[in-house]
Amino acid sequence: MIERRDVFQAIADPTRRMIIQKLSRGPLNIGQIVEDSGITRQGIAKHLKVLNECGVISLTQKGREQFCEARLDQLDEVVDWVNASRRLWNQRFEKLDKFLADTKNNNNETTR
Amino acid sequence: MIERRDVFQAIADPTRRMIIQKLSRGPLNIGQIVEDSGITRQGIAKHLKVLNECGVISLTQKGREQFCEARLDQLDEVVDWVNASRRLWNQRFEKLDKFLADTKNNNNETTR
DNA sequence: AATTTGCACAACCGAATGGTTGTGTTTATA
DNA sequence: TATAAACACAACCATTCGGTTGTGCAAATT
Repeated sequence: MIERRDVFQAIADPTRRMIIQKLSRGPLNIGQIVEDSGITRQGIAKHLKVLNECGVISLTQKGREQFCEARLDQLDEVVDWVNASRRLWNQRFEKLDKFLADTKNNNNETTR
Repeated sequence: MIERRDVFQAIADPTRRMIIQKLSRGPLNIGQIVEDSGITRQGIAKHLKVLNECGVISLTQKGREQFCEARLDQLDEVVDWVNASRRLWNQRFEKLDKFLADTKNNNNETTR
């Protein structure tokens, strides 16, 4: 239960995914994100805090307002994890194929 | 808040990611998953329920035991979403590049 | 100077989460 | 047959989550 708040958690919430989608089209200030979101400014601010804490967005003060910018390269962690899992997954089938091939032409220990 | 329990949520929890990792090496029964997990059988069963409900794993009865198998193609949804977001994100820079290029050699409206 | 706007901070709330314990039932195994 | 293992189902618990309301302050706007 220790040290929550990772990228996986960040994109788990649909509202946060919506925010990321909006920001992937370009930087916005909070007001623009709140627009049509159906959520309070404070609610959005909370989500931005989460996203900021795990590096998916960056917040920069600009006069009175605060600009939010996406840092989508942080999502690599997610893609990497999925790909790593799938690599293992596919190896299973390759092994199975190899096994089937080996049993087919019985005693064939060459690499093929 | 309606209809939770999607793939994003499924992989948000570290314990569930651990389960997926284990299963990506091959099907296991619950007992094997519980091993060294530090979590109760019932706890694991709950996680498996979640994973099953969003199609990341499949549960099949085999005699008294229950075998769990990963269905990692379901994770496409996650990768697709990330890629789609990043595509938009990159378009921003392409547009910026184009803008800079266009302003450089002033009135050049050809597609390049 | 008065008002509005944007934000930070905190309290609060209901619902969901992650996990446990407990009870009962079926299915193997000694 | 007695016992143990695997499961289902439910109750329970503390914590977290997503979101709102409220208060106060600093910065623009009028």
